[in-house]
Amino acid sequence: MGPIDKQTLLTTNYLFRDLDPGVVGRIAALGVTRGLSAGEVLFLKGDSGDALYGVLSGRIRISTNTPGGKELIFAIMDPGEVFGEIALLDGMARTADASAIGPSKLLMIHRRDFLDFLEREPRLAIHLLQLLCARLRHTDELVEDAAFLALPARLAKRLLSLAECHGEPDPRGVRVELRISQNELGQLTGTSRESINKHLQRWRKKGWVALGRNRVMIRNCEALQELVDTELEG
Amino acid sequence: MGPIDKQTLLTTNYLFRDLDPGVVGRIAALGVTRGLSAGEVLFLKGDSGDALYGVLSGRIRISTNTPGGKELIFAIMDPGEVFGEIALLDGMARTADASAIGPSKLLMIHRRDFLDFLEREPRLAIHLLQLLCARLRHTDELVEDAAFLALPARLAKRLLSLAECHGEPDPRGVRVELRISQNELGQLTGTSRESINKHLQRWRKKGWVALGRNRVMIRNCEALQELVDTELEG
DNA sequence: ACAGTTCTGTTAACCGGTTCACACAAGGGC
DNA sequence: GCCCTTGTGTGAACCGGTTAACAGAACTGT
Repeated sequence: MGPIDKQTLLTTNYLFRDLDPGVVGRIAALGVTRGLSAGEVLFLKGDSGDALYGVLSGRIRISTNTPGGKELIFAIMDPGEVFGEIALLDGMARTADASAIGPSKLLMIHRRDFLDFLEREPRLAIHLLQLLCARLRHTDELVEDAAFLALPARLAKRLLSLAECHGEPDPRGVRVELRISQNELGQLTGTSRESINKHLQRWRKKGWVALGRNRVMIRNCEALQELVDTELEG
Repeated sequence: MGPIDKQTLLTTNYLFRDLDPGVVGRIAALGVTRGLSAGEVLFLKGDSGDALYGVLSGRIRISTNTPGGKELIFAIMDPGEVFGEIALLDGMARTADASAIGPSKLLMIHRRDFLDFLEREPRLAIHLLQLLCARLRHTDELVEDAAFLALPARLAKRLLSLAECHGEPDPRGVRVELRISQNELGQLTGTSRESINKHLQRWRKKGWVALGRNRVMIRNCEALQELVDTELEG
């Protein structure tokens, strides 16, 4: 996913697609771009939500943590994706932290402007309903996975879904390469780095994955998928 | 939560409140009541969602299960609550099963009728956005809890939230009484009945709860709440 | 009243993830 | 180049939940 521009985001993203040309023009005019340096915090859980964001370049980590130091990653937002809609719509506190993984650029639409569009554009409301439904389906699935799947299956599933969104074809032509640390994989699956390492090592010995610093290369998607499937049945 | 009638549901529930009187009248006319006997299945995960439901009397269990026989309860819907909106709105498969816990009556609004209202009533769309936001906040919290809280805290939190929604004041004046089996508590927290029993017994010996068949009486909300709080900090 | 079922209570063995501890490798900044 | 930080690899001890098994209590249907 390379960087995209304002116009591409507005005409490509489901949320804004099919809106009246005039409205898209005004959003383009009102939407401010905002740059973030690597690691910079955009907002924190509990902040009041006064804007909606679209990713133009870089990657944004949506996460939350305990006072005790544990951290959980909800999602990683790529260029073309939109986030921050919950707090924006219901006017309550942000449900998670958002921070830049690398240097990033965002399109920022202020609350008031957005709600203006929302009142006048019934189609925007419909699109938002679809977006929220998709989010809800995804989060429901996370809850299910946490309850039904043991760590190996959960990790395999996560790797496969990361591969779909963030995977880059490996230069040596063997499957997909992910740029992610084992620590972050732990935060994505709600377990410790050490456990992640243990399972990745097993899979490495079977030839299913190859490992490097901040790298996981998936060499056998089918094996991982099967691991997920058998756990759900047995 | 005793039984309520159609009119009460339509004028009380956030989803329908503040709509044009004419619209409410038409919904009341189109909304069909449907009775369910104890244990009867309303829909299953994967079904196509052709209706929205409101609970008039009884209680509906929203749950899902694995082929392997494990079951997870997402929510228990009381009179006055509305469910089934995700599949209705995005036209895709239902995300969970719905079945009656006891004999129940539902208000059923068919997809086509509902989408008609939705197009003509911008306020209904706004209300739906609010509903979906609330659902999303709740599910996000479930994911967090699964990752951050050990079983005792998760169980305590669940008991307290059940007490808020479904609790009946105990006849002997001591706190709240819940009608729920330890098996169901296991399905609500994603653990086994045996583990649930172990912790409930500990709490019983401390005087925090009293137990009976299909009964949990909470005698010390504060202690349970503190258990949740300390786990999040330490 | 009796039989069958559901739910509770309780144990021991097992297993998997956590925690703690440490060695080592790979980059990054100066 | 050299330190310093960040990430990987690995083992031992611990802990908590699961599984399996069983006894008895409480409700249901007939």
